[in-house]
Amino acid sequence: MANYKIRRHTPQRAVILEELCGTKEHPTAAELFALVRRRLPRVSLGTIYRNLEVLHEDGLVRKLELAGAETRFDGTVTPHYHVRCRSCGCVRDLPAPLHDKLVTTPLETAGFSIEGHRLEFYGLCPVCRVAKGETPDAGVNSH
Amino acid sequence: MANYKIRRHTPQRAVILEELCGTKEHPTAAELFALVRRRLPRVSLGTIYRNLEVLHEDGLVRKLELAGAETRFDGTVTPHYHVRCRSCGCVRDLPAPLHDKLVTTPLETAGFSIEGHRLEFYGLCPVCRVAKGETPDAGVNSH
DNA sequence: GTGTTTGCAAACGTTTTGCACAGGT
DNA sequence: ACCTGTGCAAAACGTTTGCAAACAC
Repeated sequence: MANYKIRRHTPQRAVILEELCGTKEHPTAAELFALVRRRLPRVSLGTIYRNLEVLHEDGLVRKLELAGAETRFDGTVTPHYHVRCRSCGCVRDLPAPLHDKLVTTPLETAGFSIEGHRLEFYGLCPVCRVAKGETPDAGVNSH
Repeated sequence: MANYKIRRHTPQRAVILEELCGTKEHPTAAELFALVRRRLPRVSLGTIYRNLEVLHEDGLVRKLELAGAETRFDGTVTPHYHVRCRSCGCVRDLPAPLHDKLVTTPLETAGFSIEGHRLEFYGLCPVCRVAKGETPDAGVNSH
């Protein structure tokens, strides 16, 4: 609402979005920097950050501010949750259906108006499970 | 399991824990530093960080790594969720009951073993609601 | 031509670390 | 006496910003 901003078309911005949409890895700004640099060797890290911010403002990119880690970025903006591996730090999409508002809105709000929530899961990714000798079974609450 | 560590009793550690348990404000390390300094003027910020880490390891302190903000600390270790104000950044406890495992464990886990989740709410705190002219009504999803 | 965007480098805020010394046990 | 914990300062880390030049429109 009431926020039209002129955006110029720059190769930097285009390549950043292309690279982000071309991976499922939820890269950090630094990882994206490395990817983009292969195609635009003179790009700077500041440009990556500035464009990610712009793309996020325009709703083309999702920002994943996960607990206790660098911000990661997601080219898929449709709502879904994430799992993070506590061992290697990788982040994956969860294909499971979202929990609806009834479930994720607290009954008591301490006087706040609740606008939304962030839900994030953590555990061990398939690779780290094997590395730690866990049986790759059903995968839910195996401890 | 197999992790006994000798902890010495120091006034710094004691005061840090006392101050943290004596407030409901979920202070940052810097805020705690200011509080502790009033009683121990020569304490250093590094000591605050080191002790918060130790206290967290020992299960006496909870670390709140909220999305896109500095880490805050909570002297209450019993499980509960938090709300953060998107305007002033303050953090409050939610007295509402926790959602149980059924609700917060995804059906599909992408091969991960899920060990837990983090759920955090955001919105406007009572003070900021008034400042923005919101009617202080029931308080749920008022937009 | 105008105003956005870039590359570069410096600054920033939070957290961690190296080190010699103090102090708990 | 041992070795953890402290204060101090510097470094590390991810991110933001100031600036002049480059470029899109």
